[in-house]
Amino acid sequence: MHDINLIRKNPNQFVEEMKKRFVSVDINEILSLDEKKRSITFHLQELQNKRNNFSKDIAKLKNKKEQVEKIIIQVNEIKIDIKKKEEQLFKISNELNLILLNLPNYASSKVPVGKDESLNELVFESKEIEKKTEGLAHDEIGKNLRMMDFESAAKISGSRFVILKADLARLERALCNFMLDIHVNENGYEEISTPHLVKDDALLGTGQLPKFKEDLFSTSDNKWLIPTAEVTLTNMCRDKMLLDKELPKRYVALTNCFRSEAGAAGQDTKGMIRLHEFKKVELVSIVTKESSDAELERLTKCATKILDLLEIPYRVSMLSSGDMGFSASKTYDIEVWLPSQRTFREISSCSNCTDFQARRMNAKYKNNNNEKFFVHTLNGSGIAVGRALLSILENNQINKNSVKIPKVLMKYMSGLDKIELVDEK
RNA sequence: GGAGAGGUGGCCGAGUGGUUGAAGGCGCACGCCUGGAACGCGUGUAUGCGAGCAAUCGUAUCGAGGGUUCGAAUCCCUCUCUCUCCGCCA
Repeated sequence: MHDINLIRKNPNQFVEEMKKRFVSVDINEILSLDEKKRSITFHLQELQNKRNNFSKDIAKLKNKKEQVEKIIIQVNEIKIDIKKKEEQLFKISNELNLILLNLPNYASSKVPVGKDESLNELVFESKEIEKKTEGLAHDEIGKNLRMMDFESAAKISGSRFVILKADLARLERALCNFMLDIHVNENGYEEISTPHLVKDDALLGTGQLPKFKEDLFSTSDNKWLIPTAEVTLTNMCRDKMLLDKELPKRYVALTNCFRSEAGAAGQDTKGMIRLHEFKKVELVSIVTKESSDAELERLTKCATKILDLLEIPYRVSMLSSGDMGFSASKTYDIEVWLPSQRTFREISSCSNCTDFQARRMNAKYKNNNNEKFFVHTLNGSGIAVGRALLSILENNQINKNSVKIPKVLMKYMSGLDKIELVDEK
């Protein structure tokens, strides 16, 4: 949500900023709605002031036992006007809000301006681990191991679901525990267990609503399934006044995430890259406005540390202004190497949302001088569990029927060092 | 699901129709006191919006939305959340 005062002060700059996000705005409509809104507000307040003064007069006159009927007739006329103005104000405010709620955050000045991923900027690529250029796809490996069952999942739940079995199910659990342990013990995050169903307001706060409701699943009683724990974690500070010394707040949660993938028909239909439901470990930081730049670097390092420890090749790139998510001002994507596709695929996205979500959520902090500011919010996957699992399968394949378990996960797998096909029956 | 009780400022908590935006307390900030601190004393301390260069003024906000009234934190209705008891249940 943008500050209308800033837009009014410098409308041309606002248009330029939105252009960087490849969004066109009818600035004249915004300014005219704002103008109308303020004018109506002014007149409404004048009328309210009159009414209040009359009411006070009535109280005084009644104390003196004097007649009040004439004044009451006057006030009743004012009340009709007030009602009219209130209705106008309500309508105009809604119109303006709807426009503002649908405009994305400003891109940071450090972000390359570009329409899509072609202008993303590579900022880091890991070199220690060799990138294999051949190998089976993860779903082939999973099927060979007889531990990944898309057919049953499709029968039970439909397309874009998976069932993991035996050591693969266990590997998923190991990854979850490993990541949570690192973030809690080494990276200073507080572990949170959150609901998976949320109300409209929560999604409005983080920016998924009102614009992206087709990407979400909803329930029969007007709730939504979270597409990421960012929603619940960030909304924990909604409508709060925090003290600057309480910040930063750093939260980590493991949740299932639910996405309709409405715009992705036909993409990644094979395997477990793009599912309707997947597990993800999410990192969220609530910080002061001065520290959000540094926090994004920190948060991204917390995420890449997981890949370093798992010994999976990856790269980090800064997204261009057109490729970033709605609420983000600056985003680093982390991508892992997939030998079967001979390409990097996204496994984490770390974003600084500056005060964009905080304005929507009314999340503030104050300092010793009693000055109030909106908090800055950041989020990033630390990391997507399903995609981590499939990248282990592809990068650690020993032969068509066995996969090496990363050293750091062995203690979470009772010391097991590989997963292999066991011939039963 | 049934019965009852509640939701007031950063927090706790008074307040059932007219200078109540809201007593009191805690917390916090500043000052005095002190060698320094604690204690004590004093002062200040909600947010949004609008007008104004500003001091300031106006307006709205006591869970949310409607209603009654000249006037609502206070009365009525709906919704929502919390708590207690009962039922059900992982």
